[in-house]
Amino acid sequence: MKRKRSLTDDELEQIAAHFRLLGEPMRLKILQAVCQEPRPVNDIVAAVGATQANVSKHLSLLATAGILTRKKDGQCVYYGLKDALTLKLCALVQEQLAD
Amino acid sequence: MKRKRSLTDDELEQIAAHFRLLGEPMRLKILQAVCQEPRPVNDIVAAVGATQANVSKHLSLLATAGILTRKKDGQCVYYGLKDALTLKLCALVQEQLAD
DNA sequence: TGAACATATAAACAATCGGTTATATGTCAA
DNA sequence: TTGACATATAACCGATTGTTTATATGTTCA
Repeated sequence: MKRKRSLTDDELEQIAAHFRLLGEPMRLKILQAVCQEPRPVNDIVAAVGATQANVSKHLSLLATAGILTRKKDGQCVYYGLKDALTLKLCALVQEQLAD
Repeated sequence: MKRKRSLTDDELEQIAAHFRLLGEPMRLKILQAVCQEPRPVNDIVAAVGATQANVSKHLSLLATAGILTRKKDGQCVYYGLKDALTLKLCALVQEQLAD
C-alpha cells in the first residue's frame, strides 16, 4: 500500500469545488440529459423542465469547470459530456446508496 | 453497451446530497485526517485546525450520511472511514484535475 | 432590414449552510 | 461529589448560491 502525501489546502478546495458542482440535482439532471450525445440548449431545457436562463447558467458553470464540452453550430449550441468520469462518479455513489 | 434507465428525481437528490457533503474543503480535510485509521475527535480537531464545535458538526453530518463510522470508547469517540469509496472518489477527481 | 429564434447575462431575492460563541451532556479521576 | 476533560448541541450571523424576471447578444430567414 503506497502511502500518499496529504493534499494541500488548494488541492482540497479544487476537489471540493468539483464535488460542489455535482451537488445539485438540477445539474445532475442536466448531465443525465446529455450523457448519450451532445444536445442543444433548447433540448436540454425541455428535458429537465427548468427555465432557459437557469439551464444556461448551469451549463455555463459545468462547461467552465471542464465537465461539459461546448460546440456552437449556427444558432444552436451543443453541450455534451467531456469524458466518462462524471458518469462513473455518479454510478459509484448511486451504487453505495443502494446498500 | 447497456442502456441505463434514467434516475428518478429522488435518486438524483440523494446522489446530489452525497456530493454536497464532499463539496466542502474542511470536510475533505477531516476525511483525510481519518483515512488511515479511526481517530478521536480531539485528534481530528488538532489535525485540521478548526473549532471543536465546527469539527463535531461536520463529523456528525458525515457519520449520519454513512460516510464515517462512529465508535465510542470511554469518553473518547472515534471516527473512521466507513469504506474506501470516498477516497476513491477523491482520487478520481484529483486525477482529472491534474490534466 | 426586420422579425423570429437560440442563447447568454444581469439584477434581485430567498434559502441554504459553514463558522462562531456559548452551553449542555456525559465520563473519568481524585 | 467535585472538578477536569471530551464531545455534542443550540442559537445566531454572514456569505454563498439556486432560481426567477427581464433584457441583451447573436443568428437565420423572409
